[in-house]
Amino acid sequence: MGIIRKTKSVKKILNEFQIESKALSTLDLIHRFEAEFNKTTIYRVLDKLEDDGVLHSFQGKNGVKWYAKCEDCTEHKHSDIHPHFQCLSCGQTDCLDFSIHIPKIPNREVSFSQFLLQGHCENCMA
Amino acid sequence: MGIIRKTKSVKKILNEFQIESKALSTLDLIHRFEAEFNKTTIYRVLDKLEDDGVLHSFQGKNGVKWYAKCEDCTEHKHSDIHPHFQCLSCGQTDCLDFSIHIPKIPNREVSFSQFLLQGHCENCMA
DNA sequence: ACTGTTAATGCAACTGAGTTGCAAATATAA
DNA sequence: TTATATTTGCAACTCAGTTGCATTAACAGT
Repeated sequence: MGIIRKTKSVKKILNEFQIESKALSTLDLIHRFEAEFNKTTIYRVLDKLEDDGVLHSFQGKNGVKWYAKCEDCTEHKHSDIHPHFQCLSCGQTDCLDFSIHIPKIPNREVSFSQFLLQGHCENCMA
Repeated sequence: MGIIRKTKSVKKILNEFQIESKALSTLDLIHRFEAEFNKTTIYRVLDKLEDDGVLHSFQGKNGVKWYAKCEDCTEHKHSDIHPHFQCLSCGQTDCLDFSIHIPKIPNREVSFSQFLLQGHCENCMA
């Protein structure tokens, strides 16, 4: 499918990713727009933006779904991935711009990968 | 906390991990024992076995929680991890016994990491 | 083996994320 | 401006996971 119409919700949601260069969780977005948009709309818009390749998603801590606008997503295929980092103190989550090479695994065919690093960001380091 | 008593449920659940060397999801275990144990019990036993270091957990596809008995878990600390593999056809999920080195990231302190590979296992490869 | 203590269990009710169907609203092409 | 097809809001629903509490069962001490 994909985004067909530039509706208010699409524009506003995309704007959130524009002004912050980090990842945003579904729940965070639902909360930010709870006065303005129904949660169903948020789920649907995020789904479509991902289908369109505008956003990509990944699982954070506790299986929570995060979205980020990532410029170089199409490059990262097969055995190269870009990892994500989630701060365990403040929760800030973002893409890391290096890639990790996955060694060939005998008798397995790897098509996707997810790499989540958890720890403390610059602000939250002791 | 941790396991204090060797109850029927603890023994039976551990046995499942003994006879299969792969990972099992919470839902799979709840289903396997639905006639025998309450789901609350399954959740609690798995929690405790993880606290005890007998099992370790990780997030699979769609944020589903998986558990596996992993012999060498304590070795894998800081910047070395062992990845997990999930087959997108049959769903079989297990630990991979190699480790991936995580490059130092400036201004971030990494304490945990999760690495999930998805693709096709030996049986499901075209 | 028996008993008392305390952890473990089952149950029912609850929470909260995510989904679905449908009627109303709105973006866009003509 | 209008027609039409997409998008939205709403309400109801599903389902994984949690909680409180009364009952059951493991096990240490005798």
